[in-house]
Amino acid sequence: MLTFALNMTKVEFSLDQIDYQILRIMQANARTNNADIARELGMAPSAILERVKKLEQKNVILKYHAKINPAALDQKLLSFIFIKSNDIIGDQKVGVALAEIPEVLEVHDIAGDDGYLIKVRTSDSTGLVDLMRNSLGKIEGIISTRTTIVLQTVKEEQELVIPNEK
Amino acid sequence: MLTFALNMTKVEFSLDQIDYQILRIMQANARTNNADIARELGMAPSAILERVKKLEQKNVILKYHAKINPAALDQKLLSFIFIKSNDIIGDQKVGVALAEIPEVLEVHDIAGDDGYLIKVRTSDSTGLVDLMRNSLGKIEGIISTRTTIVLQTVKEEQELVIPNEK
DNA sequence: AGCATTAAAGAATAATATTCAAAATAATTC
DNA sequence: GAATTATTTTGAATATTATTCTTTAATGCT
Repeated sequence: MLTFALNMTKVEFSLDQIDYQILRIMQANARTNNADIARELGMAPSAILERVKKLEQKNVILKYHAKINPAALDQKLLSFIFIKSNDIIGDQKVGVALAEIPEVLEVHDIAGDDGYLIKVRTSDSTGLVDLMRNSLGKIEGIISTRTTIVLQTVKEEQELVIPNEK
Repeated sequence: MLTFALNMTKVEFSLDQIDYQILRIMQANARTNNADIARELGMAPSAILERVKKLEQKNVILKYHAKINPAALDQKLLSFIFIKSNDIIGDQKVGVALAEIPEVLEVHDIAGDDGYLIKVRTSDSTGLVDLMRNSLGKIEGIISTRTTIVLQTVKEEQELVIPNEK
């Protein structure tokens, strides 16, 4: 039994091999239906349903997401920006403000630099400049920024490595 | 009508407001069923099904993914690593090799530095060191690395900004 | 071993997915 | 701008799946 803290909420769980298999299937295709999972695992659909519900309740499965082609929505420019802030340790004013910007997909508090690394998607470089001027520019406590433009993405997934049958 | 290139494959599409609404719903919860979407949009389920299929075929929807709590799989350490390589322009040997490592979730070819920015999840710092030694260490063409450890993640999503009703 | 708890199976019902022909819309052509 | 063609949507019928609930099996605990 493992115990850990997530966003102020205590969460408990213990996962077995069947759970791992379910997670593996769902991670690969979140629209796989219960009946198919049940068939694949040789179990009753009702049993799978139970387990999936539990995985959701236990915050093991956090959400189901449709990955959309950024180009289809004209968001072709991906950038990473290092942001140096004057946030005090423990505080996260700048981080929270950054997280509120829709184009900012990720905000990570990083070690060493009193700063954040953020991931941003905009239509193009103009959109990026606008964002930096209009959104970042309005946040109090940002000392400096360093922008890294992505030329091409070779891989972009969130599939976690799921432990193998031991 | 927009045309763009994706992974060597030409893709064409034109999205209307209904498509945007479907994408909005699916992005928020990829398990929303056709019937519900149909009800929400006041259309027949069969019509929604048609559109979703088309969005998949047109590579607008790339995949359906279950987001799993990294802590539940004991992958609590997130890091970003800058990798300087001797890849020639256009070539991507190092990038492709990096992409083959399961713990490497993202590989971005970045401007300016002849290098890549990768995103890595491991259980802990030991796992990270192992990965650098065993996986990165075996890749030909890596000149140097600079690792950034994430202390805390404030936001981590992939929800794209979907254009509003005009 | 016996009691308690949890998970799985199985059957029955409700709901959804999917298919397809017909009607409606939109787009194109002359 | 009327006619034609192509594309979408609807609506109904059928196949599949989701969901609930009871029974049975498995597991854990003292």
